[in-house]
Parts: sequence; C-alpha cells; structure tokens
Amino acid sequence: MAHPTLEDVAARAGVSRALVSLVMRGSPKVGKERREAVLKAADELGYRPNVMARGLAAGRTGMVGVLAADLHDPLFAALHDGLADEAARRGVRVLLAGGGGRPARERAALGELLDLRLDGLLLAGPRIAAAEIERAAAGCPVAVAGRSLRSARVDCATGDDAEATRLAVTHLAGLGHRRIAFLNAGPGRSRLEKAYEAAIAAAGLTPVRDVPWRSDGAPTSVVAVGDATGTSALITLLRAGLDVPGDVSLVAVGEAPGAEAGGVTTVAAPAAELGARAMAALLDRIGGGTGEGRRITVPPVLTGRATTRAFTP
Amino acid sequence: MAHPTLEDVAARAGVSRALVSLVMRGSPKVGKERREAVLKAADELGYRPNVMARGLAAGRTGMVGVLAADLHDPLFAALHDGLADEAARRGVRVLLAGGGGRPARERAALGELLDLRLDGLLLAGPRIAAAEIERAAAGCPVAVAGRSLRSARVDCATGDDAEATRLAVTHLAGLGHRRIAFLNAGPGRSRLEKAYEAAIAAAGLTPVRDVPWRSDGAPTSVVAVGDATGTSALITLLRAGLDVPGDVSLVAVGEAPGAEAGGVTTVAAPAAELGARAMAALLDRIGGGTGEGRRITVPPVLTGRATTRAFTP
DNA sequence: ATGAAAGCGCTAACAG
DNA sequence: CTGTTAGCGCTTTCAT
Repeated sequence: MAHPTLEDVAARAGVSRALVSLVMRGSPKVGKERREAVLKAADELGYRPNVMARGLAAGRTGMVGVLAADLHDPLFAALHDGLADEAARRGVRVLLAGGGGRPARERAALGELLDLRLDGLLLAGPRIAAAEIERAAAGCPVAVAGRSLRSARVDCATGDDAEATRLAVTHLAGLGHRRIAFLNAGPGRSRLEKAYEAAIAAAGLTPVRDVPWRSDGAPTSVVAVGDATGTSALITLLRAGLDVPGDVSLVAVGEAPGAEAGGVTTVAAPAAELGARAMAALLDRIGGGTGEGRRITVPPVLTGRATTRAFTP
Repeated sequence: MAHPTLEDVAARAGVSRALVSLVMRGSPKVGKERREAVLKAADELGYRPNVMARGLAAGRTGMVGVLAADLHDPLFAALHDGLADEAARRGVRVLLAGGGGRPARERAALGELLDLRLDGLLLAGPRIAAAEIERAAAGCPVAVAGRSLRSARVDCATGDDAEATRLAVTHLAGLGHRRIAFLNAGPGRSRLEKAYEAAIAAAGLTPVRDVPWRSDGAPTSVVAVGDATGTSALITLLRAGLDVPGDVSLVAVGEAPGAEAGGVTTVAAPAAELGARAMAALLDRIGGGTGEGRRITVPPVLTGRATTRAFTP
C-alpha cells in the first residue's frame, strides 16, 4: 500500500478511525492497550498522517509560511536559522517560498503561500508594497522581519543600521583612531552618512572625505557600509597596497557575504535573533489572539575579526 | 467574509458548485455567459481556491517540494533560481524546506515535505544517507541536484568539479602560465588534486608544490579549490603583498561567496542550470510516468573576472 | 452544458 | 473510554 490511511490503520488494529486519530495526536484518554495496538498497526503499515487532510479538517495546519524576498541574501540564511529554531521549539512547521529578488515573483509567491491557508506568514525582507502586506494581513496573521511597517496588525522585527554605523565609529574611536572615513556602496546613503557624521561629531572628531590614501591626513580607519561592501572594501584596500589593519582598520556595517571567511570585523544585527523574534511574535499572535502590531528592534552586535587594531601613531 | 468558498461563489453567481469548479480550472466546456458571471462573482468576493482542499480532492497538488540541505550555501540560491524558473514555465508551484546544514534537521524536513503529499520532491545537495532518499523515492517522485546516487528511480543532476579543476588548469596554461600551483581548503582533496595533476601533466607541465612566493620558481598562477576558497585565496594572496593578477593569476574552482563582488575568476557548474535540469527531470517523471533514473552531468563554465591575466615573462 | 452526489483523509462534537 | 456522525473545500463521475 503506497499511502495507508487512518482507515487502514483502524482496520488493522481492529478499532475505529476516531480512536486512531486520537492516538496519533497523543490524546491522553485512550487505554494503554488499544493505544499500543494502534501504534503497532501504524508502524507496521508505515502510516504517516496526511497534513493536507488534517489541516482541512482541523482548520489549523500547524505550519507557518516564510517568504524570503531574496534567497541570495546571506542574511536570510541566518534569519532562517533563528526562526526555524523558534518554530521547532514551539512545535510548528516551517514552509518556505522564495521571492527571487523580484517584487513580481515575490507577490506571486505570497499569493501561493496565502492559498495554502497556513496558520501564519512571516515575511523576510519584503520588497513589495506595504499595502499588499497589509492586505495579506487581513486574512492571515503576518509578521515581518527586516523591514518596519506602520501597521496595526503586523509585527515587525528590524535591525538598526544607523545605530550599527554609530557603533562602528564609536568602536574605532575607542581604539584611538582619529581619522575615520566613510565608504558607501549601496542605497540609503544619506541616512547612514548622517549617522556617521553624528557619531563622528559625538566623538569630537571631524569627518574624513576624499583624502587620498597615504597622504598626510589619510584616514587610519574606514567604516564600510552597504551589503556587499565588507569583503569588497577589504579587497579594495589591499589592492591599493595598504596593509589591513596595519595601515588602516576596517569595520563593515552589515553582514557581507564572506565577511567571516575574509576575517572582516563587522557590526550587524544578529540575523538569527531577528528571525527568532519575528517568529515568536507571529506565533504569539497566532496563539494569543490579537493586539497592536509590535515593533521589535534588535540592537546591532560587533564581531571583532582580523581587520581592526588600535591606532598607534 | 474572510475566506469565501466555492459555494459562496456559486451562490452569488446563481450556479452550482461544480460549475464554478470547472470555470476556476479554465475548462472549455462552459458557456461564455455563465463563465463570466462566475468570474465576476469570484472577483467580487475575492475568492482564492484552497489548495489543500484541491489537493485532497484531486489527488495532485500542482506543487513540488524542494529540500535545501543548507540554505547558507550560496550555491542553493542559484540552484533555486534555475529550478523555480523551470517550474514556473511548466505551471508548477515550488515549496521549500531548509535542512539547516544538519542531517537530523534535513531528515525531519524531508519527513514534513513527504507528509504534505506533494507531487514530487527535489533534494538539493542532500547530506542524508542514500538509503533514506531511496525510501522517500518509493512513495513519491524524487530528483536530486548536486549529488549523484546510484538509484534506479531517482534522477540526479550534478556538476563535475574534477572537470572544472582540469578546465582551470587548461585555462591558465592557455594563458601561457607554466608554473601553476594548487591550493586546497576543503574536502575531496585527493580527488581534485589528482585532477589537477592529470591536467598539469596533460599540459606538459609539472606540479608546483610548497614553493614560497617571490622565490625563483614561484608559481605565476594558482588554482584554488574548495567552497570558501575563492575570495579567501584572493585575500591571502593580497595579504602576502602580491599583486593579483600582476604577480599571480588566480582561478577559483566552485562558486565561492563573494566571488563576483570580489572579481575572482571562477570555474564552476552553472548552478541555475543544474537546478533547472533537475527540476525538468522531476517534472518529466511526474508527468510521464516512470523510467530509469537519469544521470545528468552539467559541464562547468569559466567566468573570467579580474584575477587572471596572460603570463608575460 | 449543467447539476447532484460521492468522496479525498482527517478532525470534532456527540452519543454510547 | 470508544464508536458514530458530520463536515472541512474541492474535484469528479454520472446523470440530466
């Protein structure tokens, strides 16, 4: 028998279907004797409950969907580690769908996930319009990780890259660096640059701009911002013939691919925690009814690796 | 109404449920008039078919599951691009599950996917035992990408890293390099090292081993093997004070994270094609009944970037 | 061309 | 404690 059903198990164990259903869900009100008979029959037949049928009948599936806007983003893998752990801890299954980095695909994937009628949805770094998310949230509990929405019924967990930038500057300043440059290759330039400037000012320093390497007032350290900037920045510096961290120290803001392998000191939101917090909020919402959408901010963490060193004149 | 059903649509359109079902699936044998009435009602109600119910009733879901052994592997994202395209092209939905890099988790995720009773399963880089895969394949069409199984009922699509290594050596030799070193940081050392040696011999050269940089017989080029080797190798070389590709050329075998951003010349299996081929095989198997398990080998491709240059004495 | 009826595999009240 | 009876939302014969 390819896929034995509840009924097959019941027949083999000589009991009713309902009894088997109870046993499969671990109900306490079944006699030891019968329970074991059922378990034995199920095992012999290789019975596995059909999740679809179960979901249809119960009205809940015990599964949540996770929509990854972009599977290429290494951030997502870390995020997934955290949210999967949290879900496993609470006995919930996770199903993924990938948005392929394109809003159109993401929208389609969201629709597919919605059509599955899962218990909830977690959107990781969504790029689609807020209104679309809002609409999805009307029919299904929704949480978002990596983007903040102003919505009453969506929980959001985000990092704080302005704070991360500030932390990077502070760290470098604490190491004795006085000339700290800012390097950007990504969106959000002005916002993070402002954070940089504010942090520089707060440390009693002045921004370093467009000063050539090895010149007199050359920076002794760099804060690199933007997703792919960490390792690329290191390579750029090395290519310029600089010793890192001998000549300049480097701190990358945000988890760049290969930052660990490349030994780049990084300050970023702990992605796993971001995922776990978002999942926790989602499961709370699913379980505990409703409430205002939560705004969760996870503070950035500095991971010291091999590209920073105290400034020595 | 939160989730209108077929029945709601039927009532609103003044027809029977069966009629609506036909229309939703685009059957040609429905009068134009009624069809439009149904479509209109469905639209007004915001009707979305429940895929669980549909799957249960139809015996097919129109979805395949993809199990990613390790979401962290950037290879998977590329693989997914290819397989998702192929699936979309053939009107099939894709659902993902992540193995978290640990066989135990992968096993669990496989079970969950199996319990969903999808139309088929695609295993990406599975680390679990062949016997387990075989067992899964007994109850559900299965294809594997990134690992070769000797199984009659599982289709496998793989790259060929020995061939990739050979190609890397040949490319460098073609560029005029005579002293080509081999750098390894990963499993499979002996196999790839043999491929390196064979290619070196075929090019009429001799292997370069343990010769210090800048010494007399120092290598003028390097073939770096192993998953994280590409960018790390570049960083290592730069750190050693070498100009790349001025002093040495570098070819990484396998798609390393950040290889593109770092501008590292790479020779690797085109992951998207790997995914597409595996998905195609799976869908063929689902559609066209059975047949011997296919063995698909996708030849590696060289992506010239900024770390190689012709040798000039 | 359209509707009625019988399930798909399971859960959830109910009775016993 | 256990079995019976209805569905969950949809597809699919089979009549009409």
